[in-house]
Amino acid sequence: MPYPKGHMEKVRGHIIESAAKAFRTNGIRDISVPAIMKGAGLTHGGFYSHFSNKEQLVLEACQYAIRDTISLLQQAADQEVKEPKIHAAIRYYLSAYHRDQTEMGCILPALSGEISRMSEEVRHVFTQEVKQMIDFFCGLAEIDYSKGSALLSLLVGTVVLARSVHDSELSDSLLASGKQQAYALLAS
Amino acid sequence: MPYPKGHMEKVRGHIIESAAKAFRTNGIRDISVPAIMKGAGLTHGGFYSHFSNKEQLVLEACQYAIRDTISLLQQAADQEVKEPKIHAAIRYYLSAYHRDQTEMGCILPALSGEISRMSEEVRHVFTQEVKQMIDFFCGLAEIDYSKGSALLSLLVGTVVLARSVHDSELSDSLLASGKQQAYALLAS
DNA sequence: TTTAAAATATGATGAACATAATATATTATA
DNA sequence: TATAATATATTATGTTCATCATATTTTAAA
Repeated sequence: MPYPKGHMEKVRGHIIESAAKAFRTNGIRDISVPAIMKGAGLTHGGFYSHFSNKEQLVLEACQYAIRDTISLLQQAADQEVKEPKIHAAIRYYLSAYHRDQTEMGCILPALSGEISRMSEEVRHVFTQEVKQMIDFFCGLAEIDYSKGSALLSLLVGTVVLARSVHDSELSDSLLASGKQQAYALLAS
Repeated sequence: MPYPKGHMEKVRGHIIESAAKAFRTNGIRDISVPAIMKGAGLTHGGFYSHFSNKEQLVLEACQYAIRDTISLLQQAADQEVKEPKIHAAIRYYLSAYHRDQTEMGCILPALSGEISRMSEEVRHVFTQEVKQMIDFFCGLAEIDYSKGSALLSLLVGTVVLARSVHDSELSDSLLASGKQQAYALLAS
């Protein structure tokens, strides 16, 4: 039958990738379905044969992006040989690179604010993702849930503020202070 | 002449108050100028005799809201008699009340994400406000700038995450863990 | 090479919005 | 009380958007 089988799955994946980038770069409300489809090399009309609405795309894009982030953090950790692996993950999360490459970064600093105001369903999925991140840090650092949560809060807050200020010196110093305190948290 | 003098100033203030609430509750993009004007008891047409555009209102509303937040934190600190004053400020910032009453709360957790994507001018004003907050915490806790920044990052990140999850137990525990680590940061 | 299922593109609809232009209402003073 | 300056309300404009209905293209198999 028509079109190579699995074709639509592939295109669906491209739409999700395009959306995951676009949402992180522009926020959810500030990027249109047509723009996301264009980013996937398509026109907007076909969108609703892939997704029931924009909200469903938000759900899937968030899930995709979190998996990606955790995998990047794991990779950073795996490459570390001298220091504790958690230090490498923290260094990555609080790097100028991660601050500046919002489109490929963690969704928590990028989208939490907007997610707070979305439907229960979206917030439920998002909750699972926050838990995954806490679990990841707890496992990597061998710390309890309470410390893992506080570490995540510190990392997210640091990136949120570092991205929002228009003063590169202050922004860099926020990252540096965050890192120092994250290390201190682990040592305590 | 017409209208009591100072009348327009008063109305202007009402618009700013309405906007400061509405932006924190709904985000900037998700609240319309007509809705803000309605919140001030006016219709939308007159808006542009008070402000040049929506962005200017954002600027003024943010400045208003930050002043308000710092004053509330100062009040909380002033009322503390037993523990260090900074503890009272942290308790307030990480209270369930502050998490739940977004409309009257600090703009940093509520608007940082969106501000990151706004004009240089808005981000410049926002930067000053971040600095004010850091200075406030440094002064109150008698800590250096680096610790003050990390404390602010921790507080902001904690509230951001606590607001975004749809799981009251997790949300409460995020606040509790954040508080514990904030205290630890001060003691270190 | 034809065909029909599957996928994508085109075009339409109705709502919401920021902003601007114009009209009306308000009130301190003369 | 009439007036003119000043505030506010009403209406209009052009744009963008989510979503939907319909048309067209693609290609595996007959």
